[in-house]
Amino acid sequence: MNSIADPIEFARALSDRTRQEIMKLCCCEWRSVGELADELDVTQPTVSHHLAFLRDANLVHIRPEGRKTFYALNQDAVASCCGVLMLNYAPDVKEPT
Amino acid sequence: MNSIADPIEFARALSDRTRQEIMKLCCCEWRSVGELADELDVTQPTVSHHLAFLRDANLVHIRPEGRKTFYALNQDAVASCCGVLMLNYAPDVKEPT
DNA sequence: TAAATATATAGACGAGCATCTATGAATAGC
DNA sequence: GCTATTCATAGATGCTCGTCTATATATTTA
Repeated sequence: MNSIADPIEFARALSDRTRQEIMKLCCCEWRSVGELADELDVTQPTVSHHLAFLRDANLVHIRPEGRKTFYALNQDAVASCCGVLMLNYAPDVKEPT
Repeated sequence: MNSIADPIEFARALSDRTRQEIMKLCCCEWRSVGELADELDVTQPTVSHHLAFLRDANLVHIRPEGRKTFYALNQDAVASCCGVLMLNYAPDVKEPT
């Protein structure tokens, strides 16, 4: 169901501070675009731009509701991508980290 | 001993294809700069540039030996950073992934 | 239908970055 | 000591990207 985890696209999604802050804000609850913009000292179009990036990378869930659109982090995708990174770049490390 | 894992610097290090290829090549064995440049269709200065980036991010081990300098991936740092990402962005995911 | 609200999109601008060529610095071998 | 080899650094260039303002699109409400 999920697209195949691409380690480079995943890393690019995480390589910006604003995007990581967005991810943190919508990690465990649904957030509207306006809420995110309010808490993130950037404009609403900037937030929309980053959300589009995260959406293309399959890193957020989307739920339109009336005029608002709610986003929530796709934790499973994050876990999957981290798993790929571990397999690629930490194959000899024994759990736990 | 290790510097604190910064998720943004870690992601930026992984956000370039050439750097990920370098990481893969020196993941499990020591590689000289020249070896990496030969296998990576980029010039030697470009490889040195990326290795400097990875070194600043504490993602590679270094071993000068005569005229050559060997690099090996710091798998522990990768695992540590992935652990931070999992804690931040996949706190509700149950193992195994 | 008109107005207000919420989000997405388009275009512009400046900073950062990946790459190259040229060159400097360090080491090994003759 | 001189030459060849290996790597790092400096500077230039073109492209990508993060952010903004302005505007379009969609939805709710009066």
